[in-house]
Amino acid sequence: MPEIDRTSRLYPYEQIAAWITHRIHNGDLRPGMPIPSETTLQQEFPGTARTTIRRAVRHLRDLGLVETLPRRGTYVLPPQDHQ
Amino acid sequence: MPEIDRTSRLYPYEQIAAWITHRIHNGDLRPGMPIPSETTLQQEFPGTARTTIRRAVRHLRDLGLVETLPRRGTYVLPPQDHQ
DNA sequence: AGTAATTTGTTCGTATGTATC
DNA sequence: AGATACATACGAACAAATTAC
Repeated sequence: MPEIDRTSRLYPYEQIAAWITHRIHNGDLRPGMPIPSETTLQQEFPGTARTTIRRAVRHLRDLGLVETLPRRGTYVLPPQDHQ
Repeated sequence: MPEIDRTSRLYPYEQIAAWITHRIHNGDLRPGMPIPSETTLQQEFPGTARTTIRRAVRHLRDLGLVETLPRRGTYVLPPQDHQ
């Protein structure tokens, strides 16, 4: 449900990251596939700034869920068994 | 007159809140418009801390005069007829 | 080959949230 | 009450590489 809950204690970037994570675990976004572009995500979450979208993607990157190829896109990584 | 009266029995935050309230009732600040930012207010009332400004704004919020959109700004609400 | 569209990179300015001293 | 620091958020502008046609 792409809609930011402004009353949540979760930051918008956290909500966006959670949404993408959900789609990955869902199988909607599979390893090797690109996630939606920043512009697209911004449209999916009206009222958000691109800087916030980028913050969310950075978070996913930090979690090791995705990989960003400069100026090409951000792609879903294979599941990592982190012991 | 943005100048804190240190001899007044009114707390600085009350004086600041009163000043903003005055500007709202004045029509200087109208519904839907953002009130001056915390930084601006801090400059308008030299010698005050941001925490004090925030306390004043919180007071206005409690009174139902303004609404704060987290990390976006504080806006004047339409007049409320409180019976 | 060449141009336009797309996508990420970078930076600036302004605003509030939270914490510490 | 004041001072300082850092984080998140929105908006905007521009740069650079890639892709599409």
